[in-house]
Amino acid sequence: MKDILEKIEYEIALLVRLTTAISPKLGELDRSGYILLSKLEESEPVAINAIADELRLNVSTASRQIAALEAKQFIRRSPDQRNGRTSLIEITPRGREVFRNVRKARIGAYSEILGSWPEAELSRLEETLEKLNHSLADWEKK
Amino acid sequence: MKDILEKIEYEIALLVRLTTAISPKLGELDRSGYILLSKLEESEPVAINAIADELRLNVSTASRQIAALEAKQFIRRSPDQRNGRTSLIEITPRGREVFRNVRKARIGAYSEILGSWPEAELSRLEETLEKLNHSLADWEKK
DNA sequence: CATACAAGTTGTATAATACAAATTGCAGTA
DNA sequence: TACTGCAATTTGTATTATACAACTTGTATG
Repeated sequence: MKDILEKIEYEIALLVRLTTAISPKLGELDRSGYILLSKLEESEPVAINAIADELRLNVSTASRQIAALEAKQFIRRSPDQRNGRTSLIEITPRGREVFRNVRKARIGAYSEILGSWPEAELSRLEETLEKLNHSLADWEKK
Repeated sequence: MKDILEKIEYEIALLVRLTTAISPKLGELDRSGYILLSKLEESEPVAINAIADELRLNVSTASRQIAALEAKQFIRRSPDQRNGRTSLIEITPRGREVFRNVRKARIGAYSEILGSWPEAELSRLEETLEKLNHSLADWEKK
């Protein structure tokens, strides 16, 4: 059991390294912007606060990343009526377009990487990763 | 099928983010040094070259990381008889000790994170991650 | 309304990384 | 054997991702 965890721990560290090695090829978006947009793409306008929380980012980091995306006009802010300190962040059509293009490219890469996997294995991978992320997210909230 | 890949792609991006958020807690070793030592811990003395290759690091990056580990005396170099340009990198006893302590802490974290998983699921996770890493490593060699 | 708390921004620092140029050694060929 | 090109590494420089601490401004409550 200890051995399994040891192996998992190692494989995760390695996975992070290997995926980092391939992800620079993101084109107009950098890695941090990409994950942010992928959250924003599916959500209602939200406060920076909430974004930082979901991605376990320090608020200052989230603030800068959002500012960078705003400068490129991939997101925009609108004032939050209920709270003068907050603005609500929302992806722009341009942001959505760029995001989708990058995603398409990334999916293309993964379809090569995983090309030889039978579909059942892919499903397993998907489920397992999702579950792992949930466990990670829960833990960090502690 | 496209949908599965899309999901996988997203989950991997998220996984990278979430694990990055927890990994600063590495103590005496930083993230990059940790993965390097984990390779060296199990290998014969190797050239920087080979390390960079295995981890898909730019050689210059590997060179710096090795230099940092050397400064802390976690690795040492010995000349390669067959090649004057190369030295062979090897983990030191001190390096091994520090590595194992950090690893123990990390395994501890993962045992909390994955505490609720039945053992069968853990095995699945391990296998799946290993396979994914192999596919990634193969692809990048292209 | 005064004080404490919340949300966000900005100053500063660090880690991880890549690319390009420079150095030094090796190996094959004219 | 001297020359030329390739291999292995290091160092200069730049960029991205990130955190922590200090500051500003708004909100809410005793």
